[in-house]
Amino acid sequence: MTDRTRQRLSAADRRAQLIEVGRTVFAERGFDGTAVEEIAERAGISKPVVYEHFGGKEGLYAVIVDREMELVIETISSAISEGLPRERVDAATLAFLVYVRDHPDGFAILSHDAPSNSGYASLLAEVGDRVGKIFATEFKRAGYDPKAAPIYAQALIGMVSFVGQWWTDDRSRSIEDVASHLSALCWMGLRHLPKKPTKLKK
Amino acid sequence: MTDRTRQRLSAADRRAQLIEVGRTVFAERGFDGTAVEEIAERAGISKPVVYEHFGGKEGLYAVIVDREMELVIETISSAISEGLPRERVDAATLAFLVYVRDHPDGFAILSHDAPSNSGYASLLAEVGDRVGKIFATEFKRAGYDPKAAPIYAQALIGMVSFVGQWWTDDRSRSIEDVASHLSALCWMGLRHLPKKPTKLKK
DNA sequence: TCCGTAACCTACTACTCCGTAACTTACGCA
DNA sequence: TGCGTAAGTTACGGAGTAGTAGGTTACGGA
Repeated sequence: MTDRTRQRLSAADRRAQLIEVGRTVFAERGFDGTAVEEIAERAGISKPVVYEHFGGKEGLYAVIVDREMELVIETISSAISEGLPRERVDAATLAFLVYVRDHPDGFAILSHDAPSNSGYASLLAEVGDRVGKIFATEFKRAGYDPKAAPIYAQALIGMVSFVGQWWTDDRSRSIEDVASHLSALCWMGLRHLPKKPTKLKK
Repeated sequence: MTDRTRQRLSAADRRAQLIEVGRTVFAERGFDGTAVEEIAERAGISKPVVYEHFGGKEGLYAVIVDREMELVIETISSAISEGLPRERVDAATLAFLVYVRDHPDGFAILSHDAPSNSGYASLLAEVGDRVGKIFATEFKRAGYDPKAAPIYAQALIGMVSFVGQWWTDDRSRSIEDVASHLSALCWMGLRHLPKKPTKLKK
């Protein structure tokens, strides 16, 4: 993997490569199941190099998680930042599923269990937390109880991420199809579920 | 734990005790993080006894998971088995949250990652699978595309379980309160969200 | 062309933990 | 009361792996 006659890389390049390789391996095996040795091997180097750059297994993991978290939050935030409410729901749902499709490794890491000392049971719970804060502002403006915002944020993140995981293992349906069903459920609820959800534009 | 002067137990009693102790430890530490030794220690016996009864770590885990899975499926199934559609949604939501409250260890096990060889990324995905089959039948009867049923089943399970996990760490709101918000979201959608969801009758 | 340093390696320590072999103890039945 | 067997124990093999000590190589500037 990126092994052209055991080329020496600059510190910055090696660091970037290790982050990428690490993301792949952590996604495949989870934190506990990953051996630092394997990351090193796949990067075409030996173990101490990893320790040189990141201090240890958790150091590398932390960097990877942090980057991925920012990416997701940014993706969701920008999707719900403008438009009519219904459009925001559509956009956010589709954006999240697109993230799942285009960054399967990062999504796997966020979905899987975090190492026990990290404070959060699931990394996605923190995403829900951050989205909850955004919701609270909107709720206040719309006259709803902002205290209830976290419930809805967690609910929607849980819904979309769970379906995303399911879709990862069974891609028989198109991403737009899944997204339109999901946002129909979010917006109209089971009560007014359309027989055939309207296709989303884009 | 259940250690009254190192009492000898019958095979059946010891087995039952180990299942209970194992559930606690697996919930606390996850599958990988759990040492068979610790289960034995907490049960007041030595390691080989566990191997005697369950063949190994995975054997015990399998029994625990299987029992918990059946319990959840049964809980959900019976909650959605009768009543008006809206009532079914209410009942299922509340029932699931009550399960989360009353069986925190079992819920933790179902939520956490399964050992990689188990075929399912998350045990809850299998719950979603089973609920999806039930939904498909209902969908067909109501004139909806039964192919879409899995999406909705995964979505609802994901939503409720994710909120359940969140609620486990922050119990400042009553279970009925959370349930009523959730089922309002499921049923009416964000579009017709009531300012104050109606309290569910017990 | 020579050398300082950044990049990298080999080889190890120290530990955890699954699973098993071989042995011991106590309960209850004839 | 003595003994057969179920219940339980100690002690170890062996695999895997985080992290480190100390040495080696090659790139690039003077």
